Amino acid sequence: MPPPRKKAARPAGPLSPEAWVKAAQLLMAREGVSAVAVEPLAQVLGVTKGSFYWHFENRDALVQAALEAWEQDQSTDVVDRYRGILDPHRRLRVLMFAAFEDLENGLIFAALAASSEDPRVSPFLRRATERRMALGMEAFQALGLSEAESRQRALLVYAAYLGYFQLLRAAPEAVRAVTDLSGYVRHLADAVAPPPAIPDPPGP
Amino acid sequence: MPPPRKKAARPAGPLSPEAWVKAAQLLMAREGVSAVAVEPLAQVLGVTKGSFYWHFENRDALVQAALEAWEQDQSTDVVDRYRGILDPHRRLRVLMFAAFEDLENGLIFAALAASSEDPRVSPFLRRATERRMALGMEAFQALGLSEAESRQRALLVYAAYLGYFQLLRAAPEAVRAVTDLSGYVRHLADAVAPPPAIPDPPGP
DNA sequence: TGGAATCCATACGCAAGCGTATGTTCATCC
DNA sequence: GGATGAACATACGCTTGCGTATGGATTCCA
Repeated sequence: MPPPRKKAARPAGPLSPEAWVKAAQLLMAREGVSAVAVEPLAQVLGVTKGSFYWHFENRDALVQAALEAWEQDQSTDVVDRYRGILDPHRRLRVLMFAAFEDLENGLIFAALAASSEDPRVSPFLRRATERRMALGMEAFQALGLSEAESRQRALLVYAAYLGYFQLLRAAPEAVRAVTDLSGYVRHLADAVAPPPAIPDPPGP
Repeated sequence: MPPPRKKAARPAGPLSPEAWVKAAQLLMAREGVSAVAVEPLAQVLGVTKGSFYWHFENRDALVQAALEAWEQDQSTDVVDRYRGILDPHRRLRVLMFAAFEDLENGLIFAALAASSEDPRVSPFLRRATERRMALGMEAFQALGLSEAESRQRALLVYAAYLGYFQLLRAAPEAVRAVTDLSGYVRHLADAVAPPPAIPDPPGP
C-alpha cells in the first residue's frame, strides 16, 4: 500500500525474462510472495501485461522461476566455498560470520520464511532449510559432537540466524540498537562451539 | 488456498463481535493478515457480509480489533508474572522457558512477524518487540551486565525465540528432529547467562 | 523488399473481495 | 398486536488482478 509505486521508465530495448525474475525477487523480498502480481510488476517495468504473457506462461511460472533462480544462487554460493576449510572451528566461525554478513540473502530468506504458508514456496524453503541444517550439523559433528547435540546446536544457530533477519525486517530499530553486531555473532559462535581452548597467551 | 474451507455451521443465536475477532485471529495466525477477508470469514461463521458490516465499520476495524485483543493478552500475561522472582538467574531462565513453552503465543507472534510489511501490524509488532526486548535487557542487567552487553544478549535470545517459532511454522520437521527441546533452551540459557558458577563437583 | 518472427499494446471476459443499500425475520416492549 | 430495533440476507456497483485474444510495431534476414 505504498501508494503509487511507479518508476515506469524503460530505457533500452526489449525486456528479458530475467528482468521480470529480478523484479519479482525484489518484490518478494520486500512484500512477500503474494505481492508478486503481474500488472503492478508490468507497471514497474514500464510495460503492460502483454509483455509478461509473452515471456511467461502465467503468474505461477514467474514465481517459480524467481524461486528457482534464488535456489540456484543459494547452492552454488555457500556450500562449495566452505568445504575447503579444514580446521573445524575456523570453518564453523567463517560459515556463521559469512551467513550473518550476507544481508541480501538473509533478508530474502526471512521474506520467504514469512511466506511459508504459500504452497509454492514451502518446498523451496524446506529444501533450503534442510541443506543449511545439514551443513551446520556437519560442522558441529566435525567438532566431535554427537549427532543429537549437533542437530540441537545447528537448530540454535539457525534459529538465531532466521530470527535475526526476521527482526531486521520487522523491527530494524531493535537490531540497530545493538552496536556491536559482530560481537553478537561472536557470542553466538562462542556459545555453540566451545572456544578453541588454545588462546592462552604464551607463558613467559 | 486449502480449497473450500467451509464449516458453515452456526448453532446458537446472534453473533458477538468477539466471535469475529476470534476467527480473525485464527486466520491471522495461520495464513497471515492478508488472509483476513470479510466474505470468507463470514462463510466460516455461517453468515454473510451483512452480519459483519453490522458489527464492524469495515475490514480494517476487524484487523485492528484482533491485533488489539492480542496485544491485551500479551501485556497482562507475561510482564507481571515474572517481576516477582528475585534471583536474577532464576528469573531469566523461567522467563525463557516460559516463552519457549507457550506455543500458541509464539506461533501467533511468528505469524505477525511474517506479516510485518503490513502497515496495520507493524506498530503492534514494534511495541511488542520493544516490550520484550526491554524485559530481556532488564533481566540481563540484573545479572550485572552492562547495557550494551544486555542488549546484545537480549537480541540473541529474542532472535533465537523468533527464529525457533518461525521454523516451527516454515519447516516443522527440522524442529521436531531435535528431540531434546528443553535441552535446546537450556543450552541457550547457559550460553547467554553464565551458569551459576557453582556447579564445581566438590574436590576430593 | 517483403515476409516471418519477436516483442509489446489494447481490449475483453471473468472471479474475488470491498463496501453500500435495501429487504427480511424475529424478539421485545408498550 | 402492531411498532421498533437488532441481526442478518440479498443484490448491486466498484476495483484489482488473472488470463486470452488480437492487433500493431520493429527487427531480422533471405
